[in-house]
Amino acid sequence: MSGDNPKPPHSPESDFSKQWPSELSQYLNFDDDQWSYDDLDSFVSGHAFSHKTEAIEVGEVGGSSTHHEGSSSINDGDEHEKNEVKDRVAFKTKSEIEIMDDGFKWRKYGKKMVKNSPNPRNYYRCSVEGCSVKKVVERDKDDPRYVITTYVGTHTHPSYS
DNA sequence: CGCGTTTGACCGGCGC
DNA sequence: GCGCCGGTCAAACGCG
Repeated sequence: MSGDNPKPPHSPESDFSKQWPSELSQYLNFDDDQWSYDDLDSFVSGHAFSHKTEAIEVGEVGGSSTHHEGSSSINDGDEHEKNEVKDRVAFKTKSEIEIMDDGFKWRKYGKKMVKNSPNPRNYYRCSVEGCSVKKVVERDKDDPRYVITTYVGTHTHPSYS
């Protein structure tokens, strides 16, 4: 099949990404019919449930001013650029389950309950050595039937069947 | 037997 | 200075 193209949601390019501010509410709602279900098909392959993924959000690149804007007082001549290069991509998926196989193996490394949400937040990490990609999954507090999956980082290991 | 999963505790940062 | 929040790691257990 076409060459196993797991095609993770984290595209190498963040075209629209650099345009978005660094807020955690930039979930774009695409239409259910305009999304490429081809890729999703691989996801669903093996899972019998109706889930629609239509939301993309990207954070900043190597920026630490994402916490709260406001005082980004840049002291003259004192610019510390941290090149962590962490791509942040958030997907809002309509599904009852939050764990879907996107073609990679994930190992849960923590569960936390955020105060702003009655639902717990799940932290996942790539099981592949050398791959420091992280994934955060949380249920929407406004729409429990929706799940927000945030991918942080980029995979460095070859495609895994 | 291996590892994936689970819960708790711990730490750091920042706010007040 | 202390409190709060979020995030990560560690140990243990269960399951495959």
